[in-house]
Amino acid sequence: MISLSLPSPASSPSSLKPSNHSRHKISSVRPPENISFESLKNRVIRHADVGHAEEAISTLDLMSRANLTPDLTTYSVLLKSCIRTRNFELGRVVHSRLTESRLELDTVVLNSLISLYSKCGDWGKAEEIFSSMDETRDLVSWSAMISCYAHNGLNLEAVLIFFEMVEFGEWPNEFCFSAAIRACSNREYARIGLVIFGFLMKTGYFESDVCVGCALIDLFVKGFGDLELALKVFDEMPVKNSVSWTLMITRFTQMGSPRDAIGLFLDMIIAGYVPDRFTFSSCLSACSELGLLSIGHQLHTWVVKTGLCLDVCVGCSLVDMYAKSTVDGSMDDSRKAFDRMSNHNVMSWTAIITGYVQNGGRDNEAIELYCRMISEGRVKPNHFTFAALLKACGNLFNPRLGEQIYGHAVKFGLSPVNCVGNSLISMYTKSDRMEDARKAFEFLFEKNLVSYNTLVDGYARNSDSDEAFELFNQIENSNIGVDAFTFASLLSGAASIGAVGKGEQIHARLLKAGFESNISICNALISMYTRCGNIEAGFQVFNEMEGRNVISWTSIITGFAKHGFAEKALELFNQMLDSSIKPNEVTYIAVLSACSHAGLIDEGWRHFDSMFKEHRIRPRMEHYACMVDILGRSGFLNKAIKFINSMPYTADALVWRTLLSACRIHNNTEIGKHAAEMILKQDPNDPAAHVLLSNLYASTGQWENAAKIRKDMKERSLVKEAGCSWIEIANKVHKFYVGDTKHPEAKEIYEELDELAMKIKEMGYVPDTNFVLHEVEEERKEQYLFQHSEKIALAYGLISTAKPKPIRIFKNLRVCGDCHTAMKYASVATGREIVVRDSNRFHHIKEGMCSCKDYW
DNA sequence: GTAGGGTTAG
Repeated sequence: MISLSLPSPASSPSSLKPSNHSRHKISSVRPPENISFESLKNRVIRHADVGHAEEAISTLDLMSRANLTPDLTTYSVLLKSCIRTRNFELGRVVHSRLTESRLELDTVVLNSLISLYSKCGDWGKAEEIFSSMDETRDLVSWSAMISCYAHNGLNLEAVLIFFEMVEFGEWPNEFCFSAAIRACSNREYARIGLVIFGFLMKTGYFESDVCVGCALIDLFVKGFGDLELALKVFDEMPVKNSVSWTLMITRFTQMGSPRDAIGLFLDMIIAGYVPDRFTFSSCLSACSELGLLSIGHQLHTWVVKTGLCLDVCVGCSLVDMYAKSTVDGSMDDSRKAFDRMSNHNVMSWTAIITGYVQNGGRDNEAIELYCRMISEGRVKPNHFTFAALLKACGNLFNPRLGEQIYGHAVKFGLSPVNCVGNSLISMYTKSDRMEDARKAFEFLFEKNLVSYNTLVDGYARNSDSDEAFELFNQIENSNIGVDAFTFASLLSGAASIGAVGKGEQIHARLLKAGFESNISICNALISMYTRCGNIEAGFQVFNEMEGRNVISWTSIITGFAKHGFAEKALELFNQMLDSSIKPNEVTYIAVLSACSHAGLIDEGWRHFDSMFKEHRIRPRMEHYACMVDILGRSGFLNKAIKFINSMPYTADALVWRTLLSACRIHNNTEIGKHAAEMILKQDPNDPAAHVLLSNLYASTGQWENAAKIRKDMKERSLVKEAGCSWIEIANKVHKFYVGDTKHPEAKEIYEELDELAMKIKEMGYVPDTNFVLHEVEEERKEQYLFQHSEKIALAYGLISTAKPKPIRIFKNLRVCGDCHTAMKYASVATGREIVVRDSNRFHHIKEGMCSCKDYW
């Protein structure tokens, strides 16, 4: 973890601050007598053209000192150059010099000024100049102003001034049309866009002007989401150029048709148009989207040949493509592409930072790069940068670092930007800091659907379904609207606490809202039903789906694996391969855990070997842990140790914890002790290791050692996650802790429990006091056993539900061995089916048998 | 003097 000393953005080099050109020293050197007005004027222009702002201004001042007063043309040319080179700071200086010069500004200069302020985002200033013009404004002034509004997101203003102009008696030209249509290229104003489209068709501009065609393409894509119509416009455009081709390619990629985008690119090349930096950039994004690194490589070679790889825009796409690729080592290729770029802007920095964050577990490197970016001080971060950084802090479970970074966002004035605030909320929810998340939510400048969804997801993730639903009701009653994300979050919330009733309610509501064919939602439904214990319903959703992706398959395979139907899980895995769906890392975790739950050692090895050989998926720590589990559960503890020592990386706590659990099942204190020591070496405060080790000693009767560990835990003030079980009755979740008497029906519950104890003892049940983890007398031990939370939940289930409904119990930790035995007897004694979901898997207990075959 | 194409939080 990084102990952060973030460079302070305030102490960064002055280039981050707006520099004040009026402070620049005026050269005290007098110009030689013989230098002419023309040569100085040309020098100003030359400096401006190559972006030497300070020199241009110095020369301008030199002219004044030599009594060669610059004329309006000098200013005008300089201004245009500033706009062309996007040197807005210099443009502002030129404007102030113009004002000081008391020259009378003509329409051309004023139009340039409107354009200058439009482009640097100062639309108020542009508006001011436009208003001051009155009779002198011409068609260019109007179109500059329309486009200024459109460019700055003031769509309504753009539309209004367009019609105002028409009313004023001006006939719009192609510039006005394309700007006005651009202002309508969104869901809100799309219909007005159609009106303008109708007007446009009375002119000849659609046929003659490429820009107008491009604006129309975007009207249909962004305004109506209709790629087909956009393509029709494109096809009917009599004049095309590289920009219009590139626009179409880009929109296809963005609208989720990267394959068509690549096809269009080939058409473009065949038609003889020359691709430029934007074209390559877009095609590289399409490859990234498709996961087609082979074409990406070819494009990479091409841009290297043309020299375009040095361009920031192309470089960004290369960085992004390699970062998003799942091919081994491609993140390093991404970094190489970044390092090779000749200069960087916010986008390239953000692309590489985002790459490290999204490409699994390199969040620290993302933070380090940000530090470098800030200390170099040439480029200012933007809201995208902060969104990525806050996500990194969330992944690192380091909200304190996130707060420091958020402090930077505040200093850069980016804290009111929606996605920065939303990222902050998300970061807090990942570290279970729901109160801080709520505060950040309330503090938001503007709450949008993402803000709500993030918080809903946070509550759901933290098993607070009441808050999640409360918020959901708020969303439903507002005009924010719900989307697939909202439903998916709620479903995963219901899944995590096993609230199938709530899950069914959401299912009904999403059907009503028309989300039933959304693939992500269906995947969430599969996962909700299977995690809530209803594997049949999950399988039904899976079977009824139209298009299934790798997540759908993985969800159902995981479902069957967790329910102990290993054969079915593996059968589905084979079906998945047959339907040419490529498995991913998660799929293999499901497959290997299926083998583990069913004790299929050979099959496990076979899949473990084939994941890299056949699918180029390098086993992660989790996969090694699955193999350790397979070996350990089957009692091959020495083989498991050997396997751990042969791993290509140092085993982490997860692997050792897996081995430790196996040692507990097979009562092997020697290896267990070693495993626990290895865990504590890496994480001395790991409460789970302490507990497991103490349990191990307790279960083999080494009470002294067990007590020592407990004492050590107390001294370190480690808190073990309290064991608890819950059950959903009539859409309400009832939660029980050990010996819990807080429930309003506690009396009835304990009476039922006593009766059940008697019944099953008569049937031959013998309490297994090895599972009592305190050193007390035998008789007390039995009492303790009957206060376990899962037994209390079972008793409550028995008195509040009737046959033939199965009783579904959920437990946050693994189910206790004695409870497991007791439940098998209870299933016979009561004739009820009992389903228990523990932290690891499902147990379907029926007629005295459990689906786990007592192997878990 | 006015117009078009690339990163996006859950």
